[in-house]
Amino acid sequence: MTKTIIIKEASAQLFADQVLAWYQKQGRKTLPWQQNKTPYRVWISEIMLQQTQVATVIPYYQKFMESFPTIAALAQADEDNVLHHWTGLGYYARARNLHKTAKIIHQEFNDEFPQTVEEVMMLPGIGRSTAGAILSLSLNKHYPILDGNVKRVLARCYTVEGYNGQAKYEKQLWPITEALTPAEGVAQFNQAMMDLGALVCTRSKPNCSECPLQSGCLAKLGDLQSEFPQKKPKKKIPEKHTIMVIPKVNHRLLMEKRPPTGIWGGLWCFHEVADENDIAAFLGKMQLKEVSRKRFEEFRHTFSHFHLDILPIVIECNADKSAQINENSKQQWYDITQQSSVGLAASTVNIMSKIIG
DNA sequence: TAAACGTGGAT
DNA sequence: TATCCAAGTTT
Repeated sequence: MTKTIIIKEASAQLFADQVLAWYQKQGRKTLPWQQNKTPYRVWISEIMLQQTQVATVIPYYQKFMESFPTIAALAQADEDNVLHHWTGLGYYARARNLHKTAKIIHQEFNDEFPQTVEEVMMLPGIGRSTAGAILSLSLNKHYPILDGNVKRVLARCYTVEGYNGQAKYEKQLWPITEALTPAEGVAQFNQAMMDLGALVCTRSKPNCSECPLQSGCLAKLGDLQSEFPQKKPKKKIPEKHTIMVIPKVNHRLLMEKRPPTGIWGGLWCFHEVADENDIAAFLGKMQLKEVSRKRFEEFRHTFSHFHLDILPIVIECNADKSAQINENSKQQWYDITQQSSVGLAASTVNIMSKIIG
């Protein structure tokens, strides 16, 4: 049953005061993207942090900022190099959109990050919550956020029904975060709400005794913490199979750049066939002469929405013939002894380590 | 509106 | 080992 929550100004002020006081004492203030805060630095962190845990992001963030310290540097980088910095992080559309957005800001905004939520939301890869986070955290602009942490805190405080990803769930939560976000101290308030969700109001076993909102939290008052947010109905994900063909000459592997959309978009991967009998035709097209082949053990790579059972087959090829292969923008030899500067999926890195053994 | 889009940590 | 799901956005 969807209900509309009405929040009076006085209770919103109390809520904000409690959260801000807690932030003084317990909030996070030393994360890499909290130092020298600029819209650019916060933007990169917010994109990396989408559906990704803080501990995972930190090393990626450090290296990314070292390589691309400014919007202009990112705008002028090669897409392959941007994706290289995303290797293993997942959701690669984030990196492609990051690059597109840097180019837009470089060309249309003279390297200056736009400062209204409407303009920022028009940029690829930035939705309402990320736009609000960038502008509030870096410039103290008065915009609310609604990320997974904030959703969980609010869903419990106001026993909001629904689950993550459900439209009606967010539709109820946006007005709540709007009403609660104070005009004064927005940056600290928004950071505090994320910290509360991450450190106190955790999805399992929330530490309510440490929570500044415990006296007014409807879930706590009704001992319903485990009932909110509600569980997403589970469905089982399909299983798919693929064979990855890996022509090899000495220390070089033949790879293909994947199309810009779909799984692993823009990354370099091995050629896929559905049937082992299709390998010969592929080698013929590539003008490669097979010397021997080695089948590796099939392994499972699991995505959020399907399992992929991968059978890697390495084809040792004749060195003389392979030297004649035309490399192009879609197919390149990859030297496993050299440091790469292209994007690779985690499973591709995994296969390479098997081959190098 | 719900599915696509990755990966690894937590339980 | 299996399942859930995390600083979401796009289609």
